[in-house]
Amino acid sequence: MIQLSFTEENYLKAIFSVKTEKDKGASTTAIANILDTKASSVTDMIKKLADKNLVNYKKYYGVTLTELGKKSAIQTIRKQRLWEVFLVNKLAFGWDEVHEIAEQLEHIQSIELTNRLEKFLEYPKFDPHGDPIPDKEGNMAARIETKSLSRMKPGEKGTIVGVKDTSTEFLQFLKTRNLVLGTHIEIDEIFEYDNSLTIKINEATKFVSEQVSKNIIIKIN
Amino acid sequence: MIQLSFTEENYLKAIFSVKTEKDKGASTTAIANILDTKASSVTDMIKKLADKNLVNYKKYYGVTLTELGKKSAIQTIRKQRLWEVFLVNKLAFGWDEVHEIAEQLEHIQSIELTNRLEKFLEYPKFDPHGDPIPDKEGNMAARIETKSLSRMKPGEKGTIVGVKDTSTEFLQFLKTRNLVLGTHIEIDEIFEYDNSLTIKINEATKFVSEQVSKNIIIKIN
DNA sequence: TAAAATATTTAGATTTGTCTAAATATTATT
DNA sequence: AATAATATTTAGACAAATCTAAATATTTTA
Repeated sequence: MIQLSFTEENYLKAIFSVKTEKDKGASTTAIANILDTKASSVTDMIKKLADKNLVNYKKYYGVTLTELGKKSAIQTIRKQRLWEVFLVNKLAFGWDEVHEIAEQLEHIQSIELTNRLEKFLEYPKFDPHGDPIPDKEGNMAARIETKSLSRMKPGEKGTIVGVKDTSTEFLQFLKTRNLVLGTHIEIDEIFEYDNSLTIKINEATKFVSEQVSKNIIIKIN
Repeated sequence: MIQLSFTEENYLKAIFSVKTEKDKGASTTAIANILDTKASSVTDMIKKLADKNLVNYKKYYGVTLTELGKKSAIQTIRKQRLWEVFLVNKLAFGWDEVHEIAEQLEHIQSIELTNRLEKFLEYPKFDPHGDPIPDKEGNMAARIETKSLSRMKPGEKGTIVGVKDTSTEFLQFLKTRNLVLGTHIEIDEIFEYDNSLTIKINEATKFVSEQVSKNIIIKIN
């Protein structure tokens, strides 16, 4: 594998994560938003990545990853998620606190380190946010059989395994409401008026707005 | 504490590690050698560090760390050594393999991370090379009572606890000769002609040249 | 489909950290 | 103490990654 800079790795990861309608490339603005930079800077960098055969770029029509670029992006994601597991399981950070630190750790260059870390953590399949961890070869386990909390029906039971919004604000909000990873829940009642709902956790009943329930991912039991 | 760049942190660490005769500043060439760069580049960077109050700089007469610069250097060293313990004790790397990786990990910015790592490792006092690990406040335990192997007398006993030359080549050489950290030894014979010596490890006798014995640190039993 | 709105790219500048080559200062030598 | 050898600094240039402002292309809207 080629040596990439910190910045190049971040660009590839960002392009990978931009969801586009099929066959459309990621737009420079979308990438700029993720990386908190300007579209003009993105254009510059994309040209460099195209020269290195990491992306396919057609002026004005967005950018897609080549096989090589995809491999690299997935390796970065693998490192990020393994470090998140380490931070939460071994150093007892909250799942809402690890993002920033993992974003730095994911750029440490040593495949050996990544593989040993994976072994030390006993080959975890999912990170603390419920996202799957790619293996050495880049194969990502299918995401756990899940639906968003907002799509469940009264009486259904499940476990919180992830979130869609990974902002610190949202994760911290969930923590204060005790809606943490691994919590077992049962849908109690749905209020059609605003799509809010109540859920049962152990014996307690909690109220959840639609905005929140849309962003919580549940594994069905 | 101020936000320093990767490079700035490395300069401070390098200046800290340059041993000078008392009251002399570190020379630009000495720093350039450590960082594998040119003296002219060092001059440039030193000016920036001086502007930020991290070093005292007098043209042509070398550079010393200010209190602030020293604090920062020690924090970097703390991180480096804690990560080395992690790599060796938890991920089962050899003590000769960890330098390069720790040099990257030491620049991860999060005091919380460092403190939790220290706790996870159960507050180690020394790293795998025998160097002391500074605590949160920067207090570095006195180095273990040691001498270099080359200064010992026949009959004296001790344990290998560190090295002076930390190059990968040297560390790997030691490993092939089974002179690893924690090995108990006893001085057998000294050959005055070239200052080489033989040592006993368990029942076996090993020959060691002066160049090697000078770079091995022994804790006296 | 032409005008307006939006998105993208280009041109030129900036910052960080580096380099080479030349100029200058310090230290060593005789 | 003058000269030679060595160390240090300056000047000017370069690469990476970014930015602003202007130019150009695409998409939307009427």
